Amino acid sequence: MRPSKREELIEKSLFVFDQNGFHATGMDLLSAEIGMSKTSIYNHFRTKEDLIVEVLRLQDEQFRNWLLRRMYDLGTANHGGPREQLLAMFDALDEWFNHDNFNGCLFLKATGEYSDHEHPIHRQAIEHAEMFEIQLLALVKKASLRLPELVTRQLLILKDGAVSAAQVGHINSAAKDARYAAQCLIDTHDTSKRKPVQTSFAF
Amino acid sequence: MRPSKREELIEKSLFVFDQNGFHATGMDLLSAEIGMSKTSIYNHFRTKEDLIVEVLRLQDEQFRNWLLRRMYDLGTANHGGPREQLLAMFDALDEWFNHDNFNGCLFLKATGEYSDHEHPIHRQAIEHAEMFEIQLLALVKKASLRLPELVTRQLLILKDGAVSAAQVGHINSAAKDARYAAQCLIDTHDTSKRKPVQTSFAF
DNA sequence: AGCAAAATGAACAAATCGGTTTAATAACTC
DNA sequence: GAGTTATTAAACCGATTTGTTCATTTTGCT
Repeated sequence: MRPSKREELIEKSLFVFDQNGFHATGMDLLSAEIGMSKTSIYNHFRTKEDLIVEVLRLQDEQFRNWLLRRMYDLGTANHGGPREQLLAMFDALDEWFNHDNFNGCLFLKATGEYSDHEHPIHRQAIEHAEMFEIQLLALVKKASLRLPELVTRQLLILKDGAVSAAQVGHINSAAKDARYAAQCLIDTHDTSKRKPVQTSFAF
Repeated sequence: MRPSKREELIEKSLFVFDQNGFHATGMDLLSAEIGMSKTSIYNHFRTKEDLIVEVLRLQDEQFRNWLLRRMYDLGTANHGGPREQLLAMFDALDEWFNHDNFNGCLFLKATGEYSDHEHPIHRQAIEHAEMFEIQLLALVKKASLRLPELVTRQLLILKDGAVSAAQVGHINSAAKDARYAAQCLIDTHDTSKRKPVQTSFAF
């Protein structure tokens, strides 16, 4: 059929939900905001929750595509390798944080508003986190770091923490602060360098 | 007057809002959940938002008190100093994460649901973050670390990131992962140790 | 016991919620 | 250009939203 209208609906809904929150955004407001009749919306989606799930699916795809692409572009600029790409994640985040429409992580907000772990919206958010972890782990392994799973989870913590800090704390050195921390972690686990800080752990 | 009833109302509301979210919790449900008539609730608070602000104020006080106290108790157990107290933050977080009622950070959820930066609820969440940063900075300074402001912000990022990871990612090594990362950061900024960061290739 | 304050349940109001219906219009296909 | 399909605005539905009113009961104080 014609995917453009439906895709446009999801895309615009993504923006409104991101700015206003899920429960706080009524379907009448949404309809007015995205310039599409409520009848049409409900012609494309059975329920509001179905729409939200699709919104999260789109955001999952868009966000991972954007971030990984940006990591690659920024990281390989000066003949950088996997290590530079990992660090470039925080440069990309910095761009995001300083964007006008930055309003925190949509997935985190989704789990906050739909706290039931079995709720489709909640599960969609978890799925996003899992898929990004897989992709990040692949890059960490390319960087030849010790304990790649641990480092991956730590980098994810730094990323999520930076997002939270940027959302709640007006001041924004969050991305840079996280970058320094990541540098420290990566150096510590670099196999081409000496210095394992302390006794290893089994993971 | 008699503070116990009002305090009890705030305390129970805190639990319900934490589990259900703010917009998703109607006043009728709240009334039923905390076992107090709606009339009485509105006798104590003019609006729902006023109640939420007070809930966040209580959570601010309770959370900071609990975390700092727990950091002190756990950190000074084996004759530990400020450094051990800082690391103990993540042990305390681990306890929190594994608690039955853990449902993420209430302040983050508040900023997510009330995204207007000037909204009293949003401001209350920001205020909490600022106050905890001040207290953590004091402890970091006692630990005699280089660049104490930076390290403080980085520890906060690790904390918030661990909370996010524990909320969205079911699996919970978040607190431990963040602890190792913090250890790495603290060691790197320890004035009593040599700096192992850059090209220290000494075998 | 007696009095005043506090708490209650239930009904009520006005607005909004998610979602449906309908009749008319716009747009694409053959 | 005819016919199908998609889209529209607006009215409508019952349930729920925040918040109020009021008459009754419970409570705390002396």
